[in-house]
Amino acid sequence: MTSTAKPTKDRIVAAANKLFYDEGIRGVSVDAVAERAGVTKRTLYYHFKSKDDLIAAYLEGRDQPNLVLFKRWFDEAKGGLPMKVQAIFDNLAHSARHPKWRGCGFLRTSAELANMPGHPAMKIGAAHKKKFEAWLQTEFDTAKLSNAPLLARQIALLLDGSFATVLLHRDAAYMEAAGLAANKLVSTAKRAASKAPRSS
Amino acid sequence: MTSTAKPTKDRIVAAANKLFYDEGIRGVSVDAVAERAGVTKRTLYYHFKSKDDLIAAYLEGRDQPNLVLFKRWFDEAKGGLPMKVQAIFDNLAHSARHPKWRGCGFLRTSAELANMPGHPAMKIGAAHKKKFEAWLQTEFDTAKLSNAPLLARQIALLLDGSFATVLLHRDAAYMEAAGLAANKLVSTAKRAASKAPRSS
DNA sequence: GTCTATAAGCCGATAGAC
DNA sequence: GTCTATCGGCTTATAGAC
Repeated sequence: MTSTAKPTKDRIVAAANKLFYDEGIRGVSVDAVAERAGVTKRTLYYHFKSKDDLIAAYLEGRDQPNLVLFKRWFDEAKGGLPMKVQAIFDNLAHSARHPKWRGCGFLRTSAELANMPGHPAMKIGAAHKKKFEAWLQTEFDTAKLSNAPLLARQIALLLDGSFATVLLHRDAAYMEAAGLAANKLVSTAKRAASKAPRSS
Repeated sequence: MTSTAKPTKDRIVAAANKLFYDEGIRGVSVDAVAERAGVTKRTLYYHFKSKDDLIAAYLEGRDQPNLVLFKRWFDEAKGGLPMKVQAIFDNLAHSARHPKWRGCGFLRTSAELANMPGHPAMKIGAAHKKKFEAWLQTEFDTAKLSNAPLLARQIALLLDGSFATVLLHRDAAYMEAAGLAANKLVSTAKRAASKAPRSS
């Protein structure tokens, strides 16, 4: 309980992450995950009570790494707020040009499981996207922009549109077009009225 | 050859459309499609050489109806160009609130088949989205907006982001937020310089 | 063109030994 | 906690009759 981590379970999740992301949830059998993890199916089912449980663990494992990456791209970008937002899209475009890129694991899973709205994986995916939106909102609030919640939502929509569109067309240029739109929306956002305005 | 249409093949495509859209490609067996169409599997394989062939026919059947619907929403909307573009999103939000709505069949199929970039269905999906983008571009050209190709692309990104995001959150309000962003992008687009300017 | 029947294999999940 | 072995069912696709 209090001691070292369990490598077996982690190895199973790592194998699931690789295969589910590469080939899709329903395109990968539990046998394949077990084989790649170097365990038997019986061992896999000792750690996870069902494939659905494994799918949830797969997405759970992608939550923080993805968010951290977006924040890092934002933080390390030069320029003002619009350029920092745009930098997320430009960095993502770079990633998307890698041949093994397969879009957003959360969105693809939600597309596959669209007929199961209550699936645990759907909740994890929705929570992940909400965290991203909430983080953007705090950045916009800090910059004293009015309508920060709406603006954060619109940037998130552009980002998810990029994921979906680039996956279909296999053309990362769409991501840069989305980045320009995001830059423009942030640039033209008004500053919030201060609490004690000096003049009307 | 020259006479009446074949109802059997159409019935199979209609059954595939219903089931693939509702439950996803890989979640539906060829047996299920045949049963719903009221034919045996052997008959289905007479008309389609493989399941992949049937998937392609499914998307082919959704191409024109979807485009016609978007154009109709645009044409029938009141107000200027920004409002007409926004109307597409608002009408889509209304559709998305129907319990049987499952997002965009093209995007969901591309998410499922992300590991098969050369699949016929991917090409049909990409062509469909290109047609939408091209249509928007002609509308923006007609309105003498500069940068019509980029603007059309950004509106398309917002639309596909809406599809993906609303499917995940099951909250159609995201579509209206995207519509507002689209309205703003179109509203603030500059008019193109005329070919023979009177003055510099 | 549509039928009955079935091939050949993969699916998620489990039983029981150690 | 990990193994071997397997269940019962479902998968795409095909053979051959009519």
